[in-house]
Amino acid sequence: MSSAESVKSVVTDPKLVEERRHQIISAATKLFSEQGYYTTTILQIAREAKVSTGLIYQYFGDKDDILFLTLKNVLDTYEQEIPRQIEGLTHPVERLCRAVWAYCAVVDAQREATVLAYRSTKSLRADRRVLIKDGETRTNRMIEKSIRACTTGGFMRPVNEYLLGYQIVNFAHAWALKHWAFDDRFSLAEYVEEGLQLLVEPFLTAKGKTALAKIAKSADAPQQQPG
Amino acid sequence: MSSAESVKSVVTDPKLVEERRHQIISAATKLFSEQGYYTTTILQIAREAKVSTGLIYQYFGDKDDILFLTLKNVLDTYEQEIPRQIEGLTHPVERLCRAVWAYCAVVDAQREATVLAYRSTKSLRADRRVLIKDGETRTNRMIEKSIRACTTGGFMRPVNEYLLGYQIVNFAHAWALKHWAFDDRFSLAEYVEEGLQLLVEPFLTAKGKTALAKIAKSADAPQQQPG
Amino acid sequence: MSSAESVKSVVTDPKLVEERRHQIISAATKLFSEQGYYTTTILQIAREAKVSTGLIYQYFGDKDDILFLTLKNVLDTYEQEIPRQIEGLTHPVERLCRAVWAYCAVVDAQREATVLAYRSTKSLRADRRVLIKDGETRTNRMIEKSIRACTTGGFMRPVNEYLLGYQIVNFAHAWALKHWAFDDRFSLAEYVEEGLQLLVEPFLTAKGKTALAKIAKSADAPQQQPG
Amino acid sequence: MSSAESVKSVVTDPKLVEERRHQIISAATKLFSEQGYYTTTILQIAREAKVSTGLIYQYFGDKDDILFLTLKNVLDTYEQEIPRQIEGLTHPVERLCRAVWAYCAVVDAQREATVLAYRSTKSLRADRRVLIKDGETRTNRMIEKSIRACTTGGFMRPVNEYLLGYQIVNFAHAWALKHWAFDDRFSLAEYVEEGLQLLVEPFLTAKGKTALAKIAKSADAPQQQPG
DNA sequence: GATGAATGAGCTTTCATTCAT
DNA sequence: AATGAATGAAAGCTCATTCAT
Repeated sequence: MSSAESVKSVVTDPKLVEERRHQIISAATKLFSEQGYYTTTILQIAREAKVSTGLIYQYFGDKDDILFLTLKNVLDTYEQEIPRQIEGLTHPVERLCRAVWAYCAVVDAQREATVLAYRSTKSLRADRRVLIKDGETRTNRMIEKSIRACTTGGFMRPVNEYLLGYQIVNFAHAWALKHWAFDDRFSLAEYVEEGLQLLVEPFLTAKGKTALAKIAKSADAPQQQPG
Repeated sequence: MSSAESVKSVVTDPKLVEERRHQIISAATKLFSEQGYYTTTILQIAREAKVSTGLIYQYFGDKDDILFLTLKNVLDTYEQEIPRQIEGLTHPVERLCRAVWAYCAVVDAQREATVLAYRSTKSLRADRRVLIKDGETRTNRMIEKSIRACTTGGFMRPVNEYLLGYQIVNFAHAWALKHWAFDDRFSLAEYVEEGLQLLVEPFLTAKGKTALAKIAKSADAPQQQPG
Repeated sequence: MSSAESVKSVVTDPKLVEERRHQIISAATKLFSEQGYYTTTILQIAREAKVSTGLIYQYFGDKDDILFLTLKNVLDTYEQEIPRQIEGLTHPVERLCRAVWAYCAVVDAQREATVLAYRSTKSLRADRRVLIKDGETRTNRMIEKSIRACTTGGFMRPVNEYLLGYQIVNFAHAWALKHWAFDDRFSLAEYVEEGLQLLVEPFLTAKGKTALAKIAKSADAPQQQPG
Repeated sequence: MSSAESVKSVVTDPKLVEERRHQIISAATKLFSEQGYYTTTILQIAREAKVSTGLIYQYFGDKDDILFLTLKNVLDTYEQEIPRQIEGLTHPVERLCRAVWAYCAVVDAQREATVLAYRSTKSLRADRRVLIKDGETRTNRMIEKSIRACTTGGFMRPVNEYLLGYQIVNFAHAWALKHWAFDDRFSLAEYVEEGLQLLVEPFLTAKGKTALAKIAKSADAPQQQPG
């Protein structure tokens, strides 16, 4: 989103740059996810995106740039989708639960890409790595804030919000990272449900539990994100 | 250990094979951890291990073999060290807490290698990947069993042992994976302590809590593993 | 000039062809001189000339064409400027000295381009190379003729006019080629003066020396060419 | 010779390095001379040297390294061969004439390579270019010193030794650079003879001329260098 | 058993040239 | 006439692997 400009393009028309980059990044995301960064060649990306190799270098400076924007794209989805899902909700407990739901759903929607982010962030140039980590940190802060709203509101007993936030994030990521183990044990809905039992419910106060019960009755699953 | 034989060596003397492989894997672990699998060359490994490139091919079939035994080595350490640390302990709660401790300590001792395992398991040939995942599964079972011992013993209320086990494992791994974020917030001891607060304590029954209190008073940190 | 037609243009209007080619060749001369032929890209030339890459191919068939007209342009300057400078002068010794002056001055005015001609003539297609060498030969004949006029007039003792001509030309070229060595030893005027001492004066007869002395008294430096 | 060590080699055995580099540089000299630096590919050099492309990179860091050692080799021949030819001679005039002879003979023996040096020195990295120019400067000093010995000994009238030295060097180089023009007019011997008439004889004193006459009677041409 | 020189397939990247607009 | 996005052949270089010593 913001730092896509750090990648130089020979082509100037922003509309075209947007379109072509999207096309190339889609191909790259698929191939990087399947085969990894180093085993994917530029030629493969070009073929998958149905363009020439030369064209790729009109929109990206080098292979590192492609990885960067690919990962950026994944993380940006987190950063946009989760707020979008809790937007409009007012009750802190509902917001937290929905955030967990949203996070897991986004991970589910781009499971392979999430694994890619874990595997390949270190392959980035150091300065880029920092930008990716910043994105991750911001998403974490979001979850952390949702937790704090619960404790502040008296719906949750005092906890280490920072660390609980991380545990929730890890829980969501695990849906992608350990999918080989989870796939035949849980549906996504079951997974989230069980997760809330482990990571939210135990910390709720009586007041919090009442709230939770009420929420559970009304709306269940959140909207799936389109992409 | 067990499946080291799946890697063919032209040298027959088992003693020598053991020794040379150890030498080479140490070098590989260091370099793979620092730079990643694909960016590390056989020549670099040879230099680091102070042997010739040719020698490496006397003890490993190809580069994939080196990665495999490197990762195997990391996971074997988990599988050996954690049981070693809870060996002799009898109380289920103590065994669980100590297992968490042990896991985090082992991760701490080979932080870079743990990150490596996350990054590079997918770079392995499919058949090898399965073996690595088996190792992980066994370690998970161990934690799971420790939890079940607590619930069975009435020290813990019923929980999804499988998933809580995974959360604990993820928590330990996170010490390596998110060390860039945790390093200036927690010491290892604080991290483990907070982790127990989030992942064990909330599920303890009154009886379990009493047990925990007693344990805390006596021994604190477990033995560090040597290497 | 004459053989510019050997370069095909898709644009027909001769006025426009002349103008555009001039624009492009100016840019090419600068870049080729600075960086060499092969390291200069069409895109760089286009940017420097403030046109598109496509436009270049409307006025030149290929990159070789650009180099050809660039070099042709440099040599044409020699062929035009030197006659212009001795035009109107009648005394053979004066004409010769002024020709030396003129040659060195032209080289000085396009020092980088002269070096380019030395470096890059061989990069031309064989048929073009011949045309360039023809231009050089004609310029040499000019100097040679000036010398012969001196010997015929009894101002110079018999010499190998052909070879002395070449020495004079080389002397002029050296001002460009060895500028890194000469720059902090001679001004252009000093260089020419010393050159005349080595390459003209020794061959003058008594009559020739008298003439030279007279010339030296009157006009000193010749007119600088404009460009 | 001296600065060959500035080129890094993966292979350590100095004997082998010497041999292989010789083999590769011979091939490169031929191809660079014929086709120029940029149009010669590593694959062509490898084929010509009957080695693999990979091997070349065991003995040279990059293509620039090959050019550097190729040019260095040419200039080193100048620096070694000329002193070798005047070694043992005592009379200043004889030494100078023989030096001119030697220079022209060396140029003749590696005519194409001399042209290459003119064309391609600028293609070198800046730091390397300096080293090449240093070599040229040293050779020039040698000629200059030979001239000075003549003036000091009263065999030559005072001249600008520096510039005359350069003229002599240019004269020798011209045998390569303008060979297309000279080839059907002069043999090497005639060329040198005429050169001495233009660049040495005119500056000799009466005493110098006597000396020259005596020399001319005895030995004529110098020994050809073997290579 | 150990060495390290040699190989060559395969990668990323560049850039002259074309052509639809 | 002019543009500049698109092409793809070709280049330099790397590195896993082999094998003669």
